[in-house]
Amino acid sequence: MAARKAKKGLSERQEQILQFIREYARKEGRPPTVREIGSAVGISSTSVVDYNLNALAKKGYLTRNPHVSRGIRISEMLKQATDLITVPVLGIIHAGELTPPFDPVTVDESDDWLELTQDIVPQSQNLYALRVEGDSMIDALVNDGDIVVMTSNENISNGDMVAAWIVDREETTLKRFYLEGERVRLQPANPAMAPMYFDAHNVQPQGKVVAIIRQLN
Amino acid sequence: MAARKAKKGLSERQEQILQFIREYARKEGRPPTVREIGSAVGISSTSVVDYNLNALAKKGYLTRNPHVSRGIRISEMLKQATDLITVPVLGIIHAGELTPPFDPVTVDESDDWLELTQDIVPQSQNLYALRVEGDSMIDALVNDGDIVVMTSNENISNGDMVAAWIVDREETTLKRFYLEGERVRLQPANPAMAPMYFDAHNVQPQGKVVAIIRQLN
DNA sequence: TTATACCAGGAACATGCGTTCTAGTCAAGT
DNA sequence: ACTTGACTAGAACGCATGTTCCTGGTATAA
Repeated sequence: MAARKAKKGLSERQEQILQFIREYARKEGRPPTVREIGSAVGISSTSVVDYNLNALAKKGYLTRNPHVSRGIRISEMLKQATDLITVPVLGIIHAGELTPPFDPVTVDESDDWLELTQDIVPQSQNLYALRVEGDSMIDALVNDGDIVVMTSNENISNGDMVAAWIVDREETTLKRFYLEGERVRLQPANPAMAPMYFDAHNVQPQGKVVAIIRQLN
Repeated sequence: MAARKAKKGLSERQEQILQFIREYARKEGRPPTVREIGSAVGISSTSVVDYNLNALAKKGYLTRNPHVSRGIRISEMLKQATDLITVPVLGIIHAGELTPPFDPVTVDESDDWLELTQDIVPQSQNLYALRVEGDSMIDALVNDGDIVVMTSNENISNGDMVAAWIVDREETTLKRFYLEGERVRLQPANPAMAPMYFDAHNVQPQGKVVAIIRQLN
């Protein structure tokens, strides 16, 4: 067993304890008890575990919640707890169809959910996702099978990437949106492609795109 | 207070309990106790909470771990527990340069990390990410600023999207990879574009692309 | 009515579990 | 040699916590 490189002032035992808490919490969905830690790392006495937990707490590796069972919390996980964002996948986005509406009331019933982190989407409210079907959005650098994450009620400003319904063409398109007086300029993401111009009330923005995710395989 | 619409066979109370457990677990990093649940939803008796918890367990909304403090686990969270994946961002990917090497030893020192979920990347080992710089990968439907998540040591098979170094051109490209006898076919993601053929030892796959993430704004 | 689920409350029990107390070992510093 | 600090051990204390028992209410069906 290769000795684990000791991190900043952690004894072998403390290293083990920390590692065990991490694994246990991940696997069981709850922190371990003092005694569970003890038997896992081979300490018969709860006071020794207690001692080491306090040491770890003082060094900032975890937080203890006094007089609370399983009141241990690993510092790294503090962030993670607020990090996860669950987004409903409301349907597909397709050139020939309107995007499904975002309705906060019915969203709960969605049976398709996606978990994202704040590293991917900045906010967490009023998000929903759509799966791209077909090759029709390649000029937006969006492929068949991609997932677009959208936000609904945000007011759209110039330069935002939006999903827009072009009324007279009866099609949905993903473009950057610029309102220029009476007309709207829709700019493809691909810089090699020319912008398109429409009458302002011919363009109905359906939502603002905040992220696009493509999974290979 | 609008009465919450009861889901499949859940009483008002059970709905409340479920909701409370969810919130508590997310905020505190551990499941609540029976008594904490009781006082949160206004039940003075632990047996009533116990009764409802068992009812919820029977309906599959949660799992109980007998004789274990805070031994409640919401079914939806079973997945979440193993869900978070932290990926190092090792540098940029640029047509004119080799991609940074993936070295498991030095990766720990990376100061740029990305947290993803298993909904985005299937596995969790040997992953790293690169930021795309420049417009040179538009034929792979990859834009300036995108993030590509790659896996290193996986053996590459035909049809995989890879980052490949073309030796005589001295450039990196993202394409689907097909080894066809002595030559390699590199197929752009954009179906409108023609494949390219190279001598097999003129193509050095640097890694397999598992996901592409684009953040707008 | 009776029977049967389902739901609720109060109290008590046994164990779980964090904490504390006492005591010991070992290495480094003076 | 003496002290000091870091670490370990065993045992005991007392509240926390899951569980169980007993009781009673309400609705539905026979």
